[in-house]
Amino acid sequence: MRIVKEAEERKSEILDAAEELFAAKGYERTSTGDILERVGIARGTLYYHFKSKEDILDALIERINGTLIAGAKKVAEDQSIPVVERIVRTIMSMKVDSGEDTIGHEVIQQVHKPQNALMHQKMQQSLLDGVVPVLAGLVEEGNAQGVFHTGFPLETTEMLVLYAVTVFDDRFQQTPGQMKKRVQAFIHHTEKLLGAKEGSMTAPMTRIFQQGF
Amino acid sequence: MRIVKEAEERKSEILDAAEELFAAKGYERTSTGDILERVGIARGTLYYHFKSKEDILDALIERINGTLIAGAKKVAEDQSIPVVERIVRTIMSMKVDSGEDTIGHEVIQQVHKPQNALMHQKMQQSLLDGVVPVLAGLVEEGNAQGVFHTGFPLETTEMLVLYAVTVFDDRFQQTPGQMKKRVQAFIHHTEKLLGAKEGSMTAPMTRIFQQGF
DNA sequence: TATAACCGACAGGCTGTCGGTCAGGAACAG
DNA sequence: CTGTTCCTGACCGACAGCCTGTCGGTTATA
Repeated sequence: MRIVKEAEERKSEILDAAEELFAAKGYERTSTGDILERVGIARGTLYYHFKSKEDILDALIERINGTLIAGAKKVAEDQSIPVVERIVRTIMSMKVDSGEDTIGHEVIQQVHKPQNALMHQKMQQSLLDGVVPVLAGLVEEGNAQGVFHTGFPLETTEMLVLYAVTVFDDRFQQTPGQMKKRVQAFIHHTEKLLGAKEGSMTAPMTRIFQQGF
Repeated sequence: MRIVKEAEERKSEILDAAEELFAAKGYERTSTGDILERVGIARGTLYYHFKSKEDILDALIERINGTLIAGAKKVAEDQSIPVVERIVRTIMSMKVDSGEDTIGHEVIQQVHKPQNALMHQKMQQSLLDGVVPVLAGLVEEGNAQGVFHTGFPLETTEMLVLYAVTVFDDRFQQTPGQMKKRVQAFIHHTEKLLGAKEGSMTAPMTRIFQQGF
């Protein structure tokens, strides 16, 4: 039997199914057939709404990251909170790895696995594009307040975020010892690059890492 | 007609073909059929020597990066040259992007293109694993000589190399203005993180970037 | 003559296309 | 207000065409 729905609703259903499947099996191992079956639609319908499998991935990433970044922005702009604390909260708001009912939780878990290179790459790029400007804005505020002293707020943030998302990543397998040293080094480097007082970032950043990066 | 060769020779032929094809069309768009045709062998032969398409990719990356890293190591260990200069030369020795007849030249060009997520990921990881320890060794030498002052040679190097290979990458499209600012920031950050004298890295690093990263 | 290297047909899976179908609202007549 | 017609956005599923990896059988050569 044939069920007709509004385009946006169907699209959303398809994305829901894709999200679950990509989360469970990864992007490459999920076939469009799997998605069809789960949504309960025919091949043609899928390709009526999306032009390719990769198009589904793009839409899904946008849906997930859009929500994520929007939340981060909201946290970041609450000027009643001190800058450093706001940076911590902004980053925490995106800590999808640990929270349970966070948006896209399973997908981002899956992203770390060896397969899914494409998914990983796209999510990382999109996240970087979204997050770096927000955090860089906070760094500039810190500059203005005299908490930080960096001539390159954007580039500094870029460097720190890139390092963090790459190295503190499940794929980067490392012993707890290496991990601890990297965290230590990272905090030290953050202070150096931001021009923050030595030791001033230890406590806040430790909070971030405790929740598991 | 049937031509029999030694396993190593055939393997090498297959890798040659794969290298050319991956360079021209990328990994994902190259089919095993393309490789068969170019080498002039049958399907079964290919799978006699390699267990999967991805296995070919892995072998190819190892062949390319192995040569690259070996060369870099050689440059790095020539103790008659000052440390900073040796760092420059080591990096230059791997500047595959600009040289013409360098090993794996086209492949690495191709790697930057939007497709080929898997290839990009694997090459980057393998390069990082190979290069970082070598450069970190040089940083330690610099530390010992009092040119640098960093408590985390490995982690610092890791951060700098990771940033460089990611941001100064064709895929990261940016205007010449942004690029220039990023280079400027990068040099400044390098000095800060390595604990080098301010301005001391400008000239050497400019040489590196001039040859086009 | 043993076996390493080779062959090619074939199974099974996948993505994307395309001509055709159908539901349900708009428009219009009665 | 009700019945009818028509239009079109949403939907269907068979199918073409590609792909990877397997396997039983074949041949060169040491």
